[in-house]
Amino acid sequence: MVEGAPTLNDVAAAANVSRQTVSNVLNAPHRVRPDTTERVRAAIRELGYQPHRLARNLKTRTSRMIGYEIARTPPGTINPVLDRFVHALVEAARDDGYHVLLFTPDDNGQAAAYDELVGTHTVDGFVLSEVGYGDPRATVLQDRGTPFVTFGRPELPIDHSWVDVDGAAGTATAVRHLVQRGHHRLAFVGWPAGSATGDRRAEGFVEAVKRAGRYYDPALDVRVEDGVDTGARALQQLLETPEPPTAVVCVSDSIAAGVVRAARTRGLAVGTDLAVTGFDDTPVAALLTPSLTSVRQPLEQVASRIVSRLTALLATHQVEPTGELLAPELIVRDST
Amino acid sequence: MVEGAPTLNDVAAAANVSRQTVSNVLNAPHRVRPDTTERVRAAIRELGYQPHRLARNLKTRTSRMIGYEIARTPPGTINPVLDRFVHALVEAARDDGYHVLLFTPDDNGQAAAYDELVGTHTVDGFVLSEVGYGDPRATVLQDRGTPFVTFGRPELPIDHSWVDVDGAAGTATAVRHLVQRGHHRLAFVGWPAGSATGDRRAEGFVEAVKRAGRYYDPALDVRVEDGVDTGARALQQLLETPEPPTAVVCVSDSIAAGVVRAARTRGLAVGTDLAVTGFDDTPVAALLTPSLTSVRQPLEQVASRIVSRLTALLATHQVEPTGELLAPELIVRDST
DNA sequence: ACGTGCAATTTGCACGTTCAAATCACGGCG
DNA sequence: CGCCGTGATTTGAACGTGCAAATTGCACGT
Repeated sequence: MVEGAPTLNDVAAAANVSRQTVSNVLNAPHRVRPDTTERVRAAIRELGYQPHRLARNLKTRTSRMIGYEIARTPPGTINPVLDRFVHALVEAARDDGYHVLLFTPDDNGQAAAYDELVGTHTVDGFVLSEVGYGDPRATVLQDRGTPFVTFGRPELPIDHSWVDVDGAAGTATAVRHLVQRGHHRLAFVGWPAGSATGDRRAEGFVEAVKRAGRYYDPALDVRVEDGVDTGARALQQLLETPEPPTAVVCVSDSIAAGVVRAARTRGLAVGTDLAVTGFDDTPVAALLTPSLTSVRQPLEQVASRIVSRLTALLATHQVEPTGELLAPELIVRDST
Repeated sequence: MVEGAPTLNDVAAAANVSRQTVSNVLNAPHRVRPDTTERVRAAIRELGYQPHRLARNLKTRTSRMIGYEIARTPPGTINPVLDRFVHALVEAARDDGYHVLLFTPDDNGQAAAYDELVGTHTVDGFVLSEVGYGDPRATVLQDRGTPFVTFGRPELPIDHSWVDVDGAAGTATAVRHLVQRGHHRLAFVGWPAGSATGDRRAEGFVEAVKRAGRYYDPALDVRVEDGVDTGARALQQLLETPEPPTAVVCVSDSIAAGVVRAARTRGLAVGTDLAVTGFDDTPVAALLTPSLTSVRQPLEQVASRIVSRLTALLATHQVEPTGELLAPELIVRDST
């Protein structure tokens, strides 16, 4: 009996073969004769052998880890993706033989954290989420030649691999849904111009309204910072217009929650007097009263696509600098 | 110029010392003369050297990684800790020189995932959260001799290191707050008996009501599964009692959201006619109308304490099988 | 009988680091 | 003057694995 965990050598001795044969059974089974394979497998089972990940990775010069920066959610807002996306990411990574390593920037700055992780060979690549226009992280990683895939399209010219959800299609679906329900005057409450995600969602709204043959009234297009209170104030502003809207498409669930609150304060019945849609289908959407119709991003699919892109990138080191756009889905609830 | 990342040998050559001296500069500076230290440091800066984590870990037989299982949040409920706790965990771990590795159980079962991670030396230990009575994970890890610390006390006799938040104190604080506001008939909506967390929160309620000199009426103590709809039904039930309550303490924010919804459906003004408190201070609490008074767990502190316990455990391999209890805080909002 | 070719298996070495032990430099002291 | 001790530094080996090259076994054709 040996001390500690069994090693390749222990298995080799038990199966009466050489160390390398055991290695081949695990990594290149076609090179080994079936009967020896079986003998080795038995020894592995017998001893409960598990390969030493660090030793393997040291030799192959990969860590089979993917880094993901977990951002601090500002109080008063909801991180729309953290829970579902991270979970999906971990699952997708596992299926491809990778693990997910979480990190937060330390005092040395954000770029330093990325540099260190890849410099120490702690991770092979990164997944970036919530990438905005000209995200500094993307440019830094690009310069360093570090493999990464983003959730979100940062800017043109697009020169790296990305996966994104078609935000414009999301708001457009909401608009079509509301038009179908008979609404004529549709309002939009979005974020201030300048955020990639927000701008695209706004764009989708405007386009869809025009395409549906409804009049796009700039007075019904309000932009505020994310949050419940700002959403509430936005609705007040909308209701003061000469011809108030009967439906409000919101860029986020937080803002939608504010709109709903303000509507009820004014005595409007949300769902009948005023229709409201949110975005991201966060856990709150189902908890609000009335429950909130919201655009749901296919985060599981996003994660899965991102991981396959990243693993392909890591395997070939050949960047295919393209992206793909996935369609979101409207979850209809009581608020419309 | 050498190909690839600089190694210890490259630095040694540049500084005109041996490989081991460079290693000592990094790991045992007291052994090296100040002037050589400086020379080596300069070389390190010059070359941009970063130690190869895998090589180091292979030799020291540690991975400096902590495993954390990320659970799937059932739809319709909110994971109260995921966002804040995970973030806090990552930060606390980083400060102690550890990284956090996320994982989910695969098809081979939950225990297999833990076994594999530790068997392959991928992680040094685990942090378990949301541990219930006789949590199978805890017993398995205990048997295997794997270092771990739990968020939550699993059962008596307590034979491992744990950190928990005093749930009873949380509900008790809520009760005192409501009593102080002049309420006499307090109700509780909890989870069905059998969950460690739920039972303790219930206990805190009962104790505090009695201690405040109020009558504890079992008819006002309702137990339902977590969720908005179940919460709503619970309030209906409470309002049908001969003497309905004027305040409801809820075991979770989801249930509180349901109670609030049902109250408003009945035409009760939450905050004046009926006071409601939630638990966990999830993001929803602030978004609900009215905003929800809720018990907030000091997750940052919990994470920090857990990590110091785990790192101590990893360093000494000497278990001090005790735990510590942290006090939650009541965040008062409009619902009371 | 003897090389030839091919598949199966083994041996040597390296990945980059740390630990343990050995060596070196140098000043104090009998 | 030579010996010893101490602090600083170097050397050799090892952690467990995978790659590349070397070796063995074996059927086959001449």
